Amino acid sequence: MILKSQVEWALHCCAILAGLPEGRYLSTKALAELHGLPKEYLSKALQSLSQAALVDTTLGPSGGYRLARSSSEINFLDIVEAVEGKARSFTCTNIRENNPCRPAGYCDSKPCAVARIMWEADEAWRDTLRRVRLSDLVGILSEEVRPDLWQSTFEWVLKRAG
Amino acid sequence: MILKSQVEWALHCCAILAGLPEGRYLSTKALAELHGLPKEYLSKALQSLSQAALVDTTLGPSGGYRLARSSSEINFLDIVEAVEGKARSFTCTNIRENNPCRPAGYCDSKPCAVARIMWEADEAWRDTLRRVRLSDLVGILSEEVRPDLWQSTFEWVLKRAG
DNA sequence: GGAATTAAGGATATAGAATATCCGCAAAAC
DNA sequence: GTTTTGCGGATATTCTATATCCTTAATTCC
Repeated sequence: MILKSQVEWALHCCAILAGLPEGRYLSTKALAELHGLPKEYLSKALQSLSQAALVDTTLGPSGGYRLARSSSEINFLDIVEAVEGKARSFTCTNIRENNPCRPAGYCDSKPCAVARIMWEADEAWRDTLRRVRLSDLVGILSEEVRPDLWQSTFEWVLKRAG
Repeated sequence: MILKSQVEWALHCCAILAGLPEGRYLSTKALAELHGLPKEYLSKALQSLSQAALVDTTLGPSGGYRLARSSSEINFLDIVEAVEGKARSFTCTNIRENNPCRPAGYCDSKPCAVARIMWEADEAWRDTLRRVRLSDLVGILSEEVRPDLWQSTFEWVLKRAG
């Protein structure tokens, strides 16, 4: 059970977009260079963010991506689900129905108990991600990343933002 | 991010083994028939449980599997990790190191903040699973499964348990 | 208007993991 | 000694993640 690497990419890209000044865009090319990622493939992850309406896009030179709403109104689950999908990590195939002792026409009143427990854990995972806002990440980074790197990165981005 | 179907199989098999009388064993063949699963492949899942020391095995006719400890001393995480592995669902590839603005020899004091948050969610998932004991599942099933099916299944198992 | 740049989406290729089967071995039961 | 069992290795198949390429339409700038 491993998340796609695109999830990591999307989270880092959103953290960068969160630092963009109002109304400016950053291109796939710039985001790929900044993170050392394959441009074409990263583009797919960004398209997922776009389809989930987490980012706005614009075409042409000086085009690219920006957040569709403020970084305090976007949480980790939004981003993770945009890339990874909303399907639960545990899928119940109802193997209890294969029990040879089952009377014909036996009808279960509830979903399988095993599945319900696994889904509960899945919800706990989602709850944790839902509670962390993108702005929280930016806050942590701004404290932890050494000021010189923080600032030079910001300048690097601004130079390329349309 | 999808768990292997073997996780579902292992959980259901453990629930059955939990109902086995002291000192008796149930074979892969019986467990596969009961759940309508491919015997050879289910065997791999049971081997994982055995390697994790969750079950004891014995060879020969009347051989098979039984729980290595009581069902109240085995939790869901034990079983899930035995089959799925203990690796975290989010793997950090440290793409922050690819930042072209990084001074040579820059050294991070902590793991990436993105990873730490993702790992926190992973821990919440594991915590939930850790809190559910196998005996809890058996308790739920004994209340929910219709008594006639519950009993006939129990008899079916006993007839095949060595 | 024309050239360059961009996101979007479709088609395709590659790598690796999940799923599944088969075989030979050693231990235990009878 | 025969049968049954778990175990491990080898192999095949299917599916997903990863990755690249190409076309199209929108936008910017000259």
